[in-house]
Parts: sequence; structure tokens; C-alpha cells
Amino acid sequence: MMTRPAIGTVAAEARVSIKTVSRVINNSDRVTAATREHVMGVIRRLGYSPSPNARRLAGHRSLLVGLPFDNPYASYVTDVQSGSLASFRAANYQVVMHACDSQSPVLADELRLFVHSVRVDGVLLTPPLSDSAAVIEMLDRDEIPFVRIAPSGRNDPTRSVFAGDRESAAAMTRDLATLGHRRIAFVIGHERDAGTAQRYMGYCDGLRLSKLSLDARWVVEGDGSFEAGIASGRKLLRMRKADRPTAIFASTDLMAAGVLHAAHELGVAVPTALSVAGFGDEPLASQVWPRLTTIRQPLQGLAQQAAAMLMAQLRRDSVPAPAVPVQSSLVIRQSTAVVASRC
Amino acid sequence: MMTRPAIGTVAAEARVSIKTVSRVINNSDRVTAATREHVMGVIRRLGYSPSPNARRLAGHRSLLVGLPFDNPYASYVTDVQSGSLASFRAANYQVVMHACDSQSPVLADELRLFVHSVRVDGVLLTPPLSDSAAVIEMLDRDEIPFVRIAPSGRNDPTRSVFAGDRESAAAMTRDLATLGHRRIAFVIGHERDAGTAQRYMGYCDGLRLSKLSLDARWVVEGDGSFEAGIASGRKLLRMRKADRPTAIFASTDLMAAGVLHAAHELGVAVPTALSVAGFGDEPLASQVWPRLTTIRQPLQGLAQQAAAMLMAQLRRDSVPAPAVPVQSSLVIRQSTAVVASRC
DNA sequence: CTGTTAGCGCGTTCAA
DNA sequence: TTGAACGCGCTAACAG
Repeated sequence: MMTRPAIGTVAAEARVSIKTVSRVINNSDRVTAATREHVMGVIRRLGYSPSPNARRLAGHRSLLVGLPFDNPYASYVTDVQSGSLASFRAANYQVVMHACDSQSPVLADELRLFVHSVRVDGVLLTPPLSDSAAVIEMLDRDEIPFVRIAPSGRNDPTRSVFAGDRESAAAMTRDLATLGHRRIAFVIGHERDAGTAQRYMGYCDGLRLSKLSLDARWVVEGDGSFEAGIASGRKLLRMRKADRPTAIFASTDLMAAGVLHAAHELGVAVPTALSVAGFGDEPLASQVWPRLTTIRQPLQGLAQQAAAMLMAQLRRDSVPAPAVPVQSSLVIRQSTAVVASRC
Repeated sequence: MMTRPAIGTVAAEARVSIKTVSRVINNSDRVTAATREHVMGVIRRLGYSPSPNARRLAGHRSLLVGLPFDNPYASYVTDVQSGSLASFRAANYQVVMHACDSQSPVLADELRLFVHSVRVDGVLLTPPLSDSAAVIEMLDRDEIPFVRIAPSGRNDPTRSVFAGDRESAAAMTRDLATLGHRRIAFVIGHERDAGTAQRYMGYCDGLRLSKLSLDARWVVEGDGSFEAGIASGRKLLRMRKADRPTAIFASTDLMAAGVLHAAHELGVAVPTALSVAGFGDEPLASQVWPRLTTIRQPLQGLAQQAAAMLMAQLRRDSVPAPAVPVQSSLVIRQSTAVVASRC
């Protein structure tokens, strides 16, 4: 088992200085095309690849980015992960996951410990972490670069990527109205969850655009979970017939699945007697019966955008520019239909 | 912003050599309790923590372990991740995820590239990767330490952790028989998926123990996916009444959810007219209607065990010892019940 | 555009 | 049990 060649070996073989080889492998433009070609040839011939460990030490960086998460949807986490992985890896960065509890009063301290012990060079913030003032403040104070995925506030645009939740929630609401629904209920998610506020506003927009009035009876509070969906569904479906909504729009797929559960329980047929819509298009959405009409969030695209922004920050080259919101789209499946009964 | 203290600062402050400080932070026993105490005091006072980057370079290791995965269940991946994270981190190791395609003909080469470019010190192999001969061979040849999670073969016990799939599948089958089911169908998973063979054998065991005979009509091949579950469900439920199974045991939760879908589609009531059981107890299992009876795999425990084994290998201290299989358990929910109709 | 000279912060060989 | 000096493989000034 022969030892792998180091940068010195390449330099000697190519009859150039170590620094030149360094410039070549770092894509510096202060090298003539000819020498670059030549050095690259030697590199290939020797099968050389630079030692990340040495680069870390000499470059004063870990080549690691942190991805803390507290998200009940496994698919959300894996989507962000796989969406960002490619961009990071292309820049020789690796992602380090970190499970945490966003409810914890010492969240920021706990994250600070993580960031400093692992010495990550930057951090990707997913909801609900992307909205934690304490975390943002801590990172800023410690000068750790970060990018926020789908925060609820629209300030800080050069360090955030957005998904246009409000617009798509409005579109879904209008779509339900178009199907003839006039009593469209909405199940709010957890206040800490990023999209929540935007989605609710979108629902209100949609009602207004459809000439329907907002009615507090049809707005219930959930917390994004499946169980909350069940509870909300029961509450809405047990209203007396004249008041009972003909459509329920839940601001997460998980809650929509819970609403379906409640409907089955109470013998309410979907979509015949009730339309149900979710948000997110997680795998679950197409694995329940009937398959959920929902909103597809281009999460992987969002994550990719976020990763690119973070890498740009770490390179300090390009000027920070706000990202364009990635567009979501409606996915119409079997859980929604035109209203059956007369009004 | 003051620069963080290095090992030299600590040594000077404690009036000992750098090497002594090094021994203290590495828990070497060649240090008297008194000096250790003293040095630890200085370390705490200065808020010193060793630079991972320097340790990486000097120690010829990356302090990184690879976790390649190709698994359709997001929750499986996140479970393994969170189960192993603590053990790894306690040893100052970080986990680097790597998405890959287990079907690819160049899987081993692709993984080899990953392992060498990231320079991971070890690898955790999840199903179906834990069964790939090509991958195992590659890692052995390149002398990369690894641990396999739930491989189908029982050889290589000092580098594997097991879940006892066979026993729990048998238990589930017997449980269904106890409920009075005599026509118990089984949906096989993907051959490449680790548990598959074991689970099928467990089904056969269970039948035998319940004095029921294996009948090829009631054994259908799926591939572990939701769609395969639908197809299998349709096939089984469209048999003529006398032959139709009264219980369907699918070897993954995803397929069981597909079977439920087929049942709803065909108007077969669950669990009244049909019992359905899954395997894995993923979140999905309790989010479908009705909630699935299934087998809970202590995945996090398995992953933790695997992580500990890998760290032991990397330390080269303890002698490699086989792990004790982690026990699974039946989770009885609403999708199974006693047979309703006469035989 | 290229080369020379110092480190980066720790582990490890020896000797004491 | 402790210490001194060297080296890990590369990047970063600066000089040419």
C-alpha cells in the first residue's frame, strides 16, 4: 500500500513550485493556461488529490457547514440535505447535521456549543430555526455566516431564500372556491413554524379574491402535527350541517392527513362530502387515502439556492444579492372535488 | 474578538510541556492525577478546546465517518442518523451523509471516490448497502473500517448489528393466526433490501408454528414501495372469495399502506373484512387510516450500537466482539382484528 | 505570472 | 512520568 503523493511530489515532478500547484488546484487565475495544463497532467498521472486536512489547518477553516434541525417531517430534513449536498460538495464542503430542540430555552447556547466545538464555517437554518431571533443574534455576534431557509420575515433578503407560501396558499384557496366551495375552513400551523403566518395570509387573500368573507368559525389552530389535524377535523366536522365547512385546507400535509383521519372516523366521505387540501407535498400526501391535493414546495431547489448563497458568503467574492423566490405549484389529487350538496 | 488559546498557551500557563497537555486532552493514562487536575484547571480557566483541524492533520485522520444511503424511507435515514450521532460526537467524530444509487453498476467505484475524496475514517453501511458484496470488498481492499447495519447474512458478526427480523415476522404471523386467520398472505419486499429474506423466513416460521401450510398463491412479490403495495393488494383482493386472504402481512409499512389503499379502492373494510400488518413502524404507520399494526424496529438503538462498534474499531483498543441483536416488538393498532366471516 | 519563507496547532518520535 | 524538536500537507504573505 503506497502512500499517496503530496503537493511537493507534484511540484517536483512538474518542475514548478509548490505554490503554483496550489494555485492550480485552487483555480486561481494567476496561472498561465500552459502551466495549468501541464500541472493538471502531472496531477492526473500521479493520481494526486489535495489533503482536506491540510487545507483545513492551513486555511483556517473546517470545510464543514452545520445543518441544525428540529423538524418533525423526516422528508423535509432529507430534502434539504440532498438538495444542498451537491452544491456544498462541489466546493469541497461537507454537511454536518445536528438535531436540536427549538423549544428549548437554551437553544442558542446549545447551538453555539455545537458551532464552536465542530468549528463549522457556516450554518444553514431551516424552519423553525430560521426564525429564532436568539439564534440569529448569536450567529451574528460570533460572526458565523449563515443562510435562512424560508423565514417568515422578509427582511434580511441577502441571507434568506423564500418559497412564496402566501401566493400558493391563496391559489389553493381560490381553486377551492372555483370548485364551488363557500365554506372553506383553514387549519393554522404552529406559530413558530416559518410558513405558518404566510400561509394564513394567503388563505385570507384567496378568500378576498374569491369574494368570500373570512369567518372565525372556520379558522382553527393546530400545531402542524397529525394529532392536531385530527382534533381540528373533529371540531370542524361536528358542527351542525348548515355551518359545517365543505372544504378544509390544512397548512401542513401532516394535519391534512389528520383531517382525513377524522373524516373517516366520522363517516364523512372525501371528496364527495368534503374536500381536503394540504401543504408541502411530502411523500405522505400521496400515501394516504384518498391521495391529497396539496402544494408542492420545491424544497430541494430552495436548499440548493441556500447552499449556493452560503458558499458565496464563505468565498466573499460576489456581492450578496437577494435570491428570487422559488415557485411552488398546486398538485391536484383525489381529496378535492366540486361541492356535491346544494350550498 | 480575541483569538482562541492554543495548546502552547495552556502549556505555558500550566508550566508543563505541550505534550503533557496533549496527553491530558487525549485521556492518556501516562499522567499523574495531580498534573492532570492542574492542567484541566488551566484548560477550563482559559476556555481552551483543541483544534479539530490540527488534530486531523497531525493525527492523520479526518474525524469524519461516512454514512452513504439509498433508502426510500426518509425516516429510516434520519433515525440512523440521530441514533448514531451522539456516539460519534462523543468521540469527536462527525457524520457525513452521502446519497447514492444502490442499483448502479458503478456503486462501489462511486463510493470509493466519496471515501477517498472526503477521507472518511470509517463507514456505516445501511441496507441495502450493507449487503453489497462489491462495496464490502472495496472497503476491505482499501482498508476502510466499517460496520454493517442489518445485513442479511449472519457471517461477519463482529462488524454487523442485527435486528431479529425473522423472529418478529414469525411473531406477527402467529399473532394473526391466533386471531383466527387461516389465509394469511405475505408481500415480499425488494430482494436487495436487507430484512427481506429474514422477514419472509419469519413468515414461513410463523405459519409452521401455527400449523398452517405455506401456499404460493398468497405470497406475492413487491419491491418495498407504496405502489408495489397497491398492486399486491389489488391482486390478492381480486381473488375469488373462497381464496381471498383474510389477512395481509406486508414486509414494509410502505407496502402495507399501499395494501390499505387497494382495500379502500375495492371497498374492502379494514379490519372488519381484512386485517393488514406492516413492518417498521415508521411515522406513516400511524398516519394512515386505519392505523397500522406493525413491528417496531429499534432503529436508533441499532444505529447507536453500530456507531459504538465503529468507534471501537477506530480506536483499535478493545477486541472486536459481536453485538447482541436488538429486539423488535409488535405494535398492535387498528388494522388487524379477529376474522369476521366464517372461515 | 511565479517562487521563497513561514507558519497553522497538534501528535509523535525520541531522549531524559 | 515528562519534555524538545520535528513534521503533517497545505495556504498566505511577500518578494521577484
